[in-house]
Amino acid sequence: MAYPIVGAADADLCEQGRDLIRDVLERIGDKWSVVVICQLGDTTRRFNELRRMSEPITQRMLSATLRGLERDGLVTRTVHDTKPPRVDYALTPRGVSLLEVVRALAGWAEHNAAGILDSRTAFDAR
Amino acid sequence: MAYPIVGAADADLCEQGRDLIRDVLERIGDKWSVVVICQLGDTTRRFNELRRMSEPITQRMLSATLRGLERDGLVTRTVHDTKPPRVDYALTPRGVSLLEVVRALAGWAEHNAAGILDSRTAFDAR
DNA sequence: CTGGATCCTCGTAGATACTG
DNA sequence: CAGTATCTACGAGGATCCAG
Repeated sequence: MAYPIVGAADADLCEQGRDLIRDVLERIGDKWSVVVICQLGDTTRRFNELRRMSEPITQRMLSATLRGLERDGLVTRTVHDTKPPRVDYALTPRGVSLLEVVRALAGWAEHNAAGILDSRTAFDAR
Repeated sequence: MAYPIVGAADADLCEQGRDLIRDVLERIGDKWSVVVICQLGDTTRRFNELRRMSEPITQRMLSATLRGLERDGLVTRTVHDTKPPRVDYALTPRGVSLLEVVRALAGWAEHNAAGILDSRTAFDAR
């Protein structure tokens, strides 16, 4: 099932959902969550794999980001008792659904990036 | 026209669009932009009107938020030379399109809020 | 390899007071 | 009414070292 995009009737969904929206934005609004979610979009990844793909993220922030995502049930963390140790991360179904919303965001960004940049330069020219 | 939500083919849209997504998130990821955009969703508003509706925002932050949104071509600022002075803010078409994306986000939040809270308490119970 | 612990810096937002 | 100016506090995030 898809999520309502326009929802003409629920103009007050924003009004009611202020805290809700803030929660989501605080979840994905930090510096690295979206990046990590995107990297996990298609497949399972290991820690240092994510680290390289998400450069220039620091170890500390990748660790913290993954822990936060795991806490919210957006990614799974699987420890393999091998030597050397190996930990796999992957998106949960909920994480996948968030990824779709993020893709909608990316689509909007793509459509409007040029226009926004134009507006900025025009605005700054004063 | 709607924006692609799923986009099975463009799995790398996230990969390419990292900076793009970050731009959007920096735009709406701050504490007040989404709130203001929602309040402007249906109609034109004046400064102190927005101020009251967006409590507990401070004058400074409302001013800064509106300036940022205006800079990106998301809201218009109309000064009326009356006495006392009066300034009207309203969404541009681009701002309306962003509002729709924000509503999609709100929808996701609504659908998943309970599950996320459950995950958190379960995670914290360890 | 996969992290945890510590220290430190730098930006952002709040409080407050003032202006056209 | 519609802002600006200044000062301060707080917290996210980077650097670095250490551990299982």
